[in-house]
Amino acid sequence: MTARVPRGFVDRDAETLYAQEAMLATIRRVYETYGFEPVETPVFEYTDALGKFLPDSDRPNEGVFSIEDDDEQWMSLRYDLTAPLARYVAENFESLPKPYRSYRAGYVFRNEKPGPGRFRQFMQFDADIVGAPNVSADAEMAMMMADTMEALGIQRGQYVIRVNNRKVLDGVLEAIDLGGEENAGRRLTVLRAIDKLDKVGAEGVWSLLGKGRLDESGDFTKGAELTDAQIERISPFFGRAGYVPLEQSSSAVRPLVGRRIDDSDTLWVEDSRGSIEVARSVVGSSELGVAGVDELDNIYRFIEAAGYGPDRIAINTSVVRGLEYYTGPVFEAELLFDVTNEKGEVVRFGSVGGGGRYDGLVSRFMSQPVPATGFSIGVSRLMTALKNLGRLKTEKRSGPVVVTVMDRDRMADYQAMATKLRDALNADPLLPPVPVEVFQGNPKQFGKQLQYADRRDAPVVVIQGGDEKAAGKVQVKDLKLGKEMSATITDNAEWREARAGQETVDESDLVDAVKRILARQSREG
RNA sequence: GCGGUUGUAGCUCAGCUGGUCAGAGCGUCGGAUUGUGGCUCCGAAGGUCGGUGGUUCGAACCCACCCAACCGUACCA
Repeated sequence: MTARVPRGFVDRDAETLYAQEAMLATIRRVYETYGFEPVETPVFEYTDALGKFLPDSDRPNEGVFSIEDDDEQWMSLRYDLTAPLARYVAENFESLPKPYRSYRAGYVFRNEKPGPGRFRQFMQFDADIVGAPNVSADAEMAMMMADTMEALGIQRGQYVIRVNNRKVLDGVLEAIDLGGEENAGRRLTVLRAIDKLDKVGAEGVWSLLGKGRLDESGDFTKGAELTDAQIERISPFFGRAGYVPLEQSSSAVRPLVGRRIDDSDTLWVEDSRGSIEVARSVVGSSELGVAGVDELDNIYRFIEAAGYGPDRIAINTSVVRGLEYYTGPVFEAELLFDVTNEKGEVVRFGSVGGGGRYDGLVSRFMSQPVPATGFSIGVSRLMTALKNLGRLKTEKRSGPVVVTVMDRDRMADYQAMATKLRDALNADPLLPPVPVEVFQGNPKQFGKQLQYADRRDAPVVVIQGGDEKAAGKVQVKDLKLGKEMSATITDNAEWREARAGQETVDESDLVDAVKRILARQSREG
């Protein structure tokens, strides 16, 4: 039997967890400055609460992990944090303040094929406002998302929050005779095609909207079968309509970073105003579309007034989002930098979070309409990106002070020393912990104990054998200093003789001696 | 689901036209060193060559099927 982690799942080591903890704290801090409070819901929900958003309710295991309870009810692991929040709000509607601002972080699960940077268990960090019908709430979400990116160390220009509106898309689709329930499937195909813009380019999207597309591997993807005229009508959504060449940018005062969006060498920047104008002309007389454009216009005014320019938040009509339940504004956080990973491959991270307005989700459980908007950050994915960007705050943790064991029958003494050190070194609960431990392996070979301490990156070891005990002394050994000294010693006998970094002190001076060494090391960094 | 690539020791990999081809480095463990880390040196353990059939005097190598992983693509609420 081989030990192996299930496909699509990962083990996370100490370093990763420390880094994740730091990230979560940073995000939490931003959310709380906006007035959001935490809430936690379980990882399981009744499958019907995740409900009609399953692709096929006859196959409850498709896409989600599901089990049948002994009362024959199906339960599923949540696949996002939005549907569970909707259930929670509906269940506690009377007692919650409205609008209800809440945030929560947690693992979500998807039963699908894993890929590079894609797992079947991953963490999301969501924030939502329930009971706020106006798009000013959506604008606030976008601004908070931008703030979060920067709090995490992603500089302006390295990310953008793109905002669109489902009503605009739906309005245009209505205008080209794709409205109504009977065309829901085709509308979804169209949305997904546009969603692939960054992957397949404008040409590819055109193919996907028409007959279909043959990719490099020879696989054929069936298209939406739109006529050329229909495609022509919606083409502004996946062209360069949302962009303006860098040199023509009106916001020259801002440090905008231009990007290539097609085969030419032209660098383009986000153009919110242009996007809105194009959207207005494309939706024509569609009532829904016009309403959507007006909403985008309002959002634009809010973010501009608050000082969030197109280098942070941009209106861009190519943002779609795959989720079906969005009813209004949708947003997406995209990282704009390429990075080279451990394998030397250039990786484009793209989207690290997204969200939007889902006015129908809570009201599924209620007799009254409940507007809601929110967004989600893909923590695991973002962490990988930050790591490659070199922005991951890896908190340096001290290794343990190791009390070594010379005489097996004096374990009690060693434990007492460790306790004394532990208490003395950790008196201030606000400082990071200084671990102290007694060596718990086989103490027979003393060399192994030091080797262990070395591998744990121990700053100091404490040594007290029979000789020291008789004299009322104890040895403290600075491993870091010893390591530096080892560089100039090549002979092992000499190295052992040198007792590098070691000093003998009175038993009563033990705590102070260890403190001195730790202080010296932290000074020298 | 579709297409491609790859499966040899814990890890990374070498292994020629099918004929000493069961190998290296790293890691692990032991020793040189029973009270001192690093360096160095010596030694050991560890593999049904992904699996099952087949071709052959002979298969890690050729063929078929299966399995798995990886890459791309599709799906991704």
